[in-house]
Amino acid sequence: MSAAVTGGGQAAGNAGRTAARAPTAARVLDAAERLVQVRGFNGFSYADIAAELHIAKASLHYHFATKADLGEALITRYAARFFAALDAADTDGTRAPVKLSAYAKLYADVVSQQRMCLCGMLAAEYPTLPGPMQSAVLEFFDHNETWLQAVLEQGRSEGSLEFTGAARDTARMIISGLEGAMLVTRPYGDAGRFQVAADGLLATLTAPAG
Amino acid sequence: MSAAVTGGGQAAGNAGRTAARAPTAARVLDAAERLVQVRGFNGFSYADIAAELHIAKASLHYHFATKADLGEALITRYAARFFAALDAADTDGTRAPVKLSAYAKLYADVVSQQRMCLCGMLAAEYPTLPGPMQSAVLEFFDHNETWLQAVLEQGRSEGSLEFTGAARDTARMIISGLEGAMLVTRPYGDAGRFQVAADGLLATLTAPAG
DNA sequence: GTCTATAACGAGATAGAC
DNA sequence: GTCTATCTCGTTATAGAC
Repeated sequence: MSAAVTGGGQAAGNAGRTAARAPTAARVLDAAERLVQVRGFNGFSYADIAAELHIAKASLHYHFATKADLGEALITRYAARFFAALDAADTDGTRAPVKLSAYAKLYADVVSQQRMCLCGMLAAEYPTLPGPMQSAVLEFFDHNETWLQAVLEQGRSEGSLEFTGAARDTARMIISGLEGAMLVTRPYGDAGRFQVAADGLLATLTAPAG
Repeated sequence: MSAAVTGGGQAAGNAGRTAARAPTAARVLDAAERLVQVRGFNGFSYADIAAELHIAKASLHYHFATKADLGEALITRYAARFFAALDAADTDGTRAPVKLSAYAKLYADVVSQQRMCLCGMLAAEYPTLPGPMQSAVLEFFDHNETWLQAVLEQGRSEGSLEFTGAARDTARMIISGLEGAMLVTRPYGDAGRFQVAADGLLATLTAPAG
């Protein structure tokens, strides 16, 4: 499932195509996504994308009229890919701790590429973003929270997870913990740092009997 | 102690002075600090500071020749203030959970101003920063880790804290959890969200007997 | 769809007067 | 220390040919 989230021109429907042969709009999104995750929305320009794709800056505006439009499209595609991966992890009969591990793995895959979560990065830049991008970022986190809350309640019911207080609050702690671990560990360029933090976080929720 | 970290022209040695009467360099740092914490290092310009202070852009270059110089000075001052507050919390006889609460309060004060931690913000922008700023950011986190590690070991010794594994790893989890909670909750503009996450995080470390 | 050319603006930075 | 004026470059975006 990690490949689906990692993306980059190898989406499910386009398996086998190289990024160079993908439609231009998709290649623009791939390049822009990486740039935002590495440098931030305010840290890249159309010139960076044009150079990477060997096309003219003006051509980019044909596909995404404004940078705000491009930003919206980035979040939409990223969220769709992310939530598709969550759906895939929601197989009937899967126990909650396994789902949580799958969730953490989505983050770990991003870290392994030396990137930030797209929406974590945009959260840092939040006050500078166009309104539609702001709304889309909040939607992403809200959806994450809803999914995690359901998993936590399942885990509590089946006895596989133990935590104090509301599932919603614990869901928020998990999101914060994973996003924060990405944020703080990326400058060190050491994926192991993230993994220890993520494992430790989930360990505090796992019931003694597993 | 929170006032010492909040800063903004009311440093210990200048109590009573208004920001407007403070030396220009300090006022520049105050304005720039807020701008970085709200908008990011790549999200503000000398023009923003000049407008806020009602001085010419060129005057700023007299105090800080380049934006990179300004950035370095920002981290240096912020770290000094932050670590001074940690020292103040290190009174002999203070129990570890109290120290941890004081630590979390430093973060809560930043959140209450609708800002990000300066170095948390710079961590997001890390790949775009000048080398000296990158080093200073890492130093900030390393110092935090060292302080927390000592507190955690004290807590384990005196029986006031319980956690699994190395104190260093738990220290990293605390930093990640608090930074992540700031990152994710700030877009919601609800300080209560941060507080719940911070309290929940520290609760997982507190020994049943307190 | 992609290009060249250019507009219109803002960025960081410098020169030199006061 | 602060100012005005200016430089150079990068930014988003548009016009119009191909």
